[in-house]
Amino acid sequence: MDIQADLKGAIQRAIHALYGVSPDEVTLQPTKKEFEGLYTFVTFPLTKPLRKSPADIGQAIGQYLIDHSGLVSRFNVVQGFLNLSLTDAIWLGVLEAIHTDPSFGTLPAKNQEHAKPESVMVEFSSPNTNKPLHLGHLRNNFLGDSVSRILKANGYDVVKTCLVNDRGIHICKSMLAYQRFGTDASGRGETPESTGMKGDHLVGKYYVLFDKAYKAEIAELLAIGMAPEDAEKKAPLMQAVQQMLRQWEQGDPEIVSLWQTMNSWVYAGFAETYRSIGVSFDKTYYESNTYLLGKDVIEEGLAAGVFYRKPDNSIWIDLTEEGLDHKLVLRADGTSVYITQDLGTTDLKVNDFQNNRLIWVVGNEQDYHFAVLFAIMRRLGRPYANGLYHLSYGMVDLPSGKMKSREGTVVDADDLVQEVIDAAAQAADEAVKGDLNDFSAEGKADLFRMIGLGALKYFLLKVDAQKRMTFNPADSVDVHGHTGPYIQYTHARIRSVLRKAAAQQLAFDTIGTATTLDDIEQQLIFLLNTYPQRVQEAGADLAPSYIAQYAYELAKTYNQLFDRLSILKETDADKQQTRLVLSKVVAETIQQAMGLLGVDVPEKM
RNA sequence: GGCUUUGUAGUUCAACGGAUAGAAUAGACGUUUCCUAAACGUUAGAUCCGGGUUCGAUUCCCGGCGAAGCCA
Repeated sequence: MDIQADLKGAIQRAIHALYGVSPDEVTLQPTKKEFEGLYTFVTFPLTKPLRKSPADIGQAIGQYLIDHSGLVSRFNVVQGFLNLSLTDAIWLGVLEAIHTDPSFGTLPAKNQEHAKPESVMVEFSSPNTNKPLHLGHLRNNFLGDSVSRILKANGYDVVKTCLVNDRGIHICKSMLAYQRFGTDASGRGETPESTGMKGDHLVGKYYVLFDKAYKAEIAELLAIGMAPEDAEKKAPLMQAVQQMLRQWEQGDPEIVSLWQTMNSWVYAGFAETYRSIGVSFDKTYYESNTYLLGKDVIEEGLAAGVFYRKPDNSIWIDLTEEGLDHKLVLRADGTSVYITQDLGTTDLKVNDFQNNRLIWVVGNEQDYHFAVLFAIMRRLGRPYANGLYHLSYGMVDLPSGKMKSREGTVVDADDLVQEVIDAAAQAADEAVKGDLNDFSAEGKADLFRMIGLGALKYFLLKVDAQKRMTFNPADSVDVHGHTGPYIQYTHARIRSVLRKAAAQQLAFDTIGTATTLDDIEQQLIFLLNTYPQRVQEAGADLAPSYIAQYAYELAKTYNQLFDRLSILKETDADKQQTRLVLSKVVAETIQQAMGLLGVDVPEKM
């Protein structure tokens, strides 16, 4: 049952009955807290056509709804705002409907009849195999993972993919540094086993070593008076690493073998990180397999007149009509640029999975790149061209400013995860009544992991993805206020009540029949009722932050109820039964909403 | 230089064109014979500047100023 739609219909009928006109659409908004009522209908827009004052219109509609709709119990009018309260019977009906609907919050599968696309690919993470994941990757991973879950709840088939950047000059840098500094004369070198380091961290160490040594070389060249630009190019290490890249491309067995070895270390490290943050992929693509793709697309575009050739033989596209620029798509020497690969890779992905919608979760520094990519796909007439979407997100700053890998101000993902878990354990220690005595050591570890990760994920997801955000480590491990642990705690509290109710043989399979509802209970049911809508909006806008905000609102409202009304000590059996059902539904909805963020909720904490 | 994004309490974030701009945190003050106080309540505090569009603008448009990114 859809209360909001029913109410809209009733308002429409009221306006028709009273004034003989039928507005195309009436919109309802939630009533502001300071006023009584749960739904507000704004009458300002009607004043002009009806030539009546907004307050009069509100008064008339309100009265009509009371007399005829059977939905409205009370109303009040403030200027052009008609605030409506619905009857307890309606809310009890809503609660009953939610309670008995096993698929509440999950929308039916998108099928062929739907105009909307039904199958989505979400590509995210995009790690480089020369260094471990960092804070920026975490925002990316959590966004991608959450958006996938939200789309699934919206009834889409979702394929999660990851394109690994496993080749190129930067990969060679760590390889070269390893050859130089990490191996002895016989070629025997450090390994994750010999050092006890995680593979990605070990490789990352050499990437940093390269940069150091390279900087030193440049400094020497500058000292003998070379121009900075020349120095960067002429430094022996740069020469060597470029030579190595050529060898890799020619398939030099020694280089390829080193590349495979080091990458395998990195993948083992990544696997561990992904497992620890609860992120997985259905399919992983490797750039080493795809970087040569796309040249056939260039040929196709040339033949179709989409691209043009310059005198120097380079190939371009004119996108000035789209408000973009002239863009190079193939170099004069016939080698690819970044966009060339992406053209080919996009075709490949569609060919593999037949998705009619593709989403890339990539930082907003690539906004231009994707605008160009999509424009080209449209020009080429790809049938899926209108289903391409760049989920662009802002950089994560530290309170001290921008993260810079060269200056060592990056926040390592593994370190951070460990830190938030430790902080969760610390917070549990400090909690006044947290009774964790019946937890095993292993159970505690699980719990702290759940809470720490919950804090981190929630912290990164509650902010609008589009926006640049500041990551304050101290805030991120906070368990008070607008945080993941606050919501987790609320869930654990409710579960505790339900356990005790069950232990006392209290029945809460059905709601009490002759119940009157407190305001706060009405509010809670109202909130619960909006959950499917929230999921839908979050799916349409690809915005996990909507879900995060919702979960907080729900938890906060429940905590208020919890503080104001008793449950286990309630003497009216009907009321108690209703409150227990309400509690159960709230717990389940919190669990679902947090699940969409990839956050687990504990039964106890 | 061109294009894009962004500017809200001390701080971190909210607000389909709607009411007295909401939260959280930090500050001040309270609430536990009672279901988990990791909770709840009270209090103080903000829309970068200037125009425009209209019943109404944090939101939309134009012009500045500040921050960031991309393209040469």
